[in-house]
Amino acid sequence: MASMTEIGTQYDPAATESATYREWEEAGVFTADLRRSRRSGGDREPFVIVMPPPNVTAVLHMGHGLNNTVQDVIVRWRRMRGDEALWVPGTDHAGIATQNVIEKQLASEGKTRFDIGREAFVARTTEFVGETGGTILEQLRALGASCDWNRTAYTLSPELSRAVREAFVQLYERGLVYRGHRVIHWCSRCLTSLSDEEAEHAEEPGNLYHVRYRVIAPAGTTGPDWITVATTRPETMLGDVAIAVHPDDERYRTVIGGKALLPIANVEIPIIADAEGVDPAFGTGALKITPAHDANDFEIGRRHNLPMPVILSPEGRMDNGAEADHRVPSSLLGLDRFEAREKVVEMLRELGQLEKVEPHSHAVRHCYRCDTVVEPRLSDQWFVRIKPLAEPALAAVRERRIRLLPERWEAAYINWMEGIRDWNISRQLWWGHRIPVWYCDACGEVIASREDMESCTKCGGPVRQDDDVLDTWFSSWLWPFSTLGWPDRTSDLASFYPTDDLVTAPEILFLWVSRMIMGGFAFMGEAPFHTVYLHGTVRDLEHVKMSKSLGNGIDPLDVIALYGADALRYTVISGLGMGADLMLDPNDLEKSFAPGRNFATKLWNIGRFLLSNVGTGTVKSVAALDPGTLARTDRWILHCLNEAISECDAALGPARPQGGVWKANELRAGLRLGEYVESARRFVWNELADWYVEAVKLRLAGSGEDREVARAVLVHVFGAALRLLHPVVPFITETLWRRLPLEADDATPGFIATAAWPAIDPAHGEEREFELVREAINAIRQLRAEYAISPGDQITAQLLPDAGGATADGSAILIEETQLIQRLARCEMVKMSGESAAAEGDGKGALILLGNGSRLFVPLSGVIDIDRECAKATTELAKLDKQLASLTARLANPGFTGRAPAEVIESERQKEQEWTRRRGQLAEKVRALCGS
RNA sequence: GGGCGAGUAGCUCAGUUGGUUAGAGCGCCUGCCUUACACGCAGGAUGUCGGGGGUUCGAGUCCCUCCUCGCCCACCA
Repeated sequence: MASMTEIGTQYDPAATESATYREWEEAGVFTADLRRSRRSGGDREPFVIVMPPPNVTAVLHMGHGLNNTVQDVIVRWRRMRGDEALWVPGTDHAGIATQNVIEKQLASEGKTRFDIGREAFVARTTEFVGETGGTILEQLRALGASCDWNRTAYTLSPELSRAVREAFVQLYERGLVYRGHRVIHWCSRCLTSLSDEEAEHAEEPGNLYHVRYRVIAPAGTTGPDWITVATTRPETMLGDVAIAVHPDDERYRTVIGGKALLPIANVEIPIIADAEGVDPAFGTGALKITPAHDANDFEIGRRHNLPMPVILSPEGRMDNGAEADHRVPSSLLGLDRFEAREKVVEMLRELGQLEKVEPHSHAVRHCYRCDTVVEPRLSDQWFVRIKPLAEPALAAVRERRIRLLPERWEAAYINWMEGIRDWNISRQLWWGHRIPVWYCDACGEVIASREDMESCTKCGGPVRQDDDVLDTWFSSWLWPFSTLGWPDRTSDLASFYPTDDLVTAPEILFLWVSRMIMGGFAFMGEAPFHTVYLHGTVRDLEHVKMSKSLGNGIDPLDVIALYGADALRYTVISGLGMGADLMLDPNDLEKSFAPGRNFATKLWNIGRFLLSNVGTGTVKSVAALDPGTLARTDRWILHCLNEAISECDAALGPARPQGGVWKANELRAGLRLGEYVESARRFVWNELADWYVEAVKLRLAGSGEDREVARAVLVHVFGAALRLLHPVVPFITETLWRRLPLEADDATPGFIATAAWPAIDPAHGEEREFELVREAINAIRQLRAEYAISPGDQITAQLLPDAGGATADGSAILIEETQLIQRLARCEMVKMSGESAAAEGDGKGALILLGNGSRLFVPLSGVIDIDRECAKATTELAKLDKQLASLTARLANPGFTGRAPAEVIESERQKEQEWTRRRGQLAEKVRALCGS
């Protein structure tokens, strides 16, 4: 126990945070004990979050800061609520991203990955990851993340690699994974295929080129000599194998069945009719068919059994690939596709076959890792047959076993799930889980295997493993259970699966979250979590997403060094609307993070006050105090605490659905972290510090029983406040907690991180009388400021006797609170007895109506502008009159009373009563001020 | 092209089922170094609640429409 003299005048986060974190870690505060989980016979509900694994090469940025702060707040809250809380940390090997990092290194050495070969490349990457990987996990500690580091996972670890193989082979055995030959998205920079979700759309200006093809009419028919097609990618025409028109299109009826001459390549191609793939209203109504380089054309090509020449190399250069023969002339061979586009257009123009070029804005897909324009390309890939997996995932959201917050994402999820297409999971990369399939060249056997294969199981011949690796998301979709030991039926898996909340950004809803839900059902038969919380994106003041490459980023470690982790966390959480983006100013850290630091300082100073005035001696427990000894301010702050707890609980919401299905009234409740923090902040600052601490000063300076009561209440209330705030500002609350004097019957200090969440004490009900005092003081402060009464001048305020007041004996308040009021407002309140009536005295002063109907009179002869007060009150009264009149009219209208539901009418009547009462008060005020 | 969200004080945002004088933080103005706190205290100013129309006694809130931004989805070449 530190003595009060040891607490510095200034809170220094840099000096305490890392030490505090070490203590937590060493004490095992974050380590979940599976034996305590109810699922394995323990007495606690498990509460589990798996961290969205950052890329193993990542360094902490504000996006991580936001994501992990949100998770930590939730986990710390549940830990204090008595759950067996587990937050599983880890990293993702991040196939393409990490491979790109190493390839860049190689490029700076003038090499490519092919120069050093696969084995050396993988070895080098492994080494790099081993040395620098996981930096981010270390950085998360600075943020205060209360992860169970004993369970740190890595998608490419031996354990998780086993899970990946198991998943692949299981799906293979169930007929849900297959080898497909079709057009996929190809990144010519990364040299790999991509899934639909990895090829991102971007609207871009481009051109629509109208190209004329000479028609070779069927024998004995007449018709147009030319047929014009429109294309945005003219270079692909070299891969054309047909021209398709709609069968009902009158313009082209006669040429169907004929042929056209493909310019440049000089190949004859058929003119075919296809109702499904051709929209007669677009362009010219004639569509060039390039099956190897367009997904739609591929389908048409397949329907019509057309050849599929490949005319682009993997690098995106013009090339005579499979089936291409000599279509690409030597003048174009090897040209980049965009150069080739220019060149082809030029050639067509020279041939006189470029009819026109018109600007055309269209969506172009880009590689999500390197932003290169992706090319549709015919190739052999592994696919997951996804529809059967999507069904339970769709049902789970529809049936409210899984909720998405904010709600609007549910529609997007359902929409995506309904239109889902097979998932391309093979990547032509080297960094990742190699596909566990072996081929026997001798007998053609294909074997998917959990174990490495040496020879063919059928013919005993040599086998070779598939060269490709799996999509990085094929390992991360297993994350909620692979991190818990699956496929082994471990105790961790039994105790902690399914998990609870999944916290991430909407960008990876389809790439990751949706697939995890499918994976959960596919391999565990159960949803992986019941809540998906999608927070916003961190942006700068121009609403541009923060990123290192744009130079508008904020380094969380800088913020932590300057303001402390608590300040960072407070800032991130306090402004956080559900699903809203977080705007921060990278050029003005002070503006963004000072409020968090200031709040920490406020807490610190309350602590300093408490320690120097309460002392470190044990205090009585509030529960053990005789209720009769509590002062009005004590009762008031204890009630405020109840309110604060209730508001925090309501904002944080239910932790889990009862019975596995979200009830309608709880479906959208909770996880409003911004509201939770605001409630706690208001309590500490505006109620505890601004009023209670002020009120308690003189009592603490005194002696005797009342001092003991004040000590007990202050310690109790501040301790509860620290606990309420701990999830957001864990470091400073822990630091203050351990210095707090103990309450008598709570002799087990321990960490605040594992202290019990405050509970409402119904013994402390509403305290209206102190509210009255606050109102009176506020009114006097306003007068003082408004009339520029100097602090030295005393104001005499008089509470008028008032039969209608809710306080039976108004004078009692004044006697008790006089000193407080003197401190706060520097005025004197004089008890008025019934016989005196100052308002009717010289009549010069302010009459203030208090909430309970009492009246406060402040004589201010010669100072107060009675006319102005009178005008204000009169206006107010007129407005209320008008409103009251319309309400009364409404209640008298049979058209309303006859139709409206009974409870509506009842509430309107109550409103009328309330307003009538208020009108009476106002009228009295007007009489007093205006003198009529 | 389809869908969704947002537009409230200079900035970032709250505003529950329509109803007293539309709120908070930061910023701004005024006065205070009141022995927990100037990273503070007290007080204050600032809003045609995106535009227009409608329902209603009454609309920031409900309906229609338009405008502006943002996001998601999409095989019109």
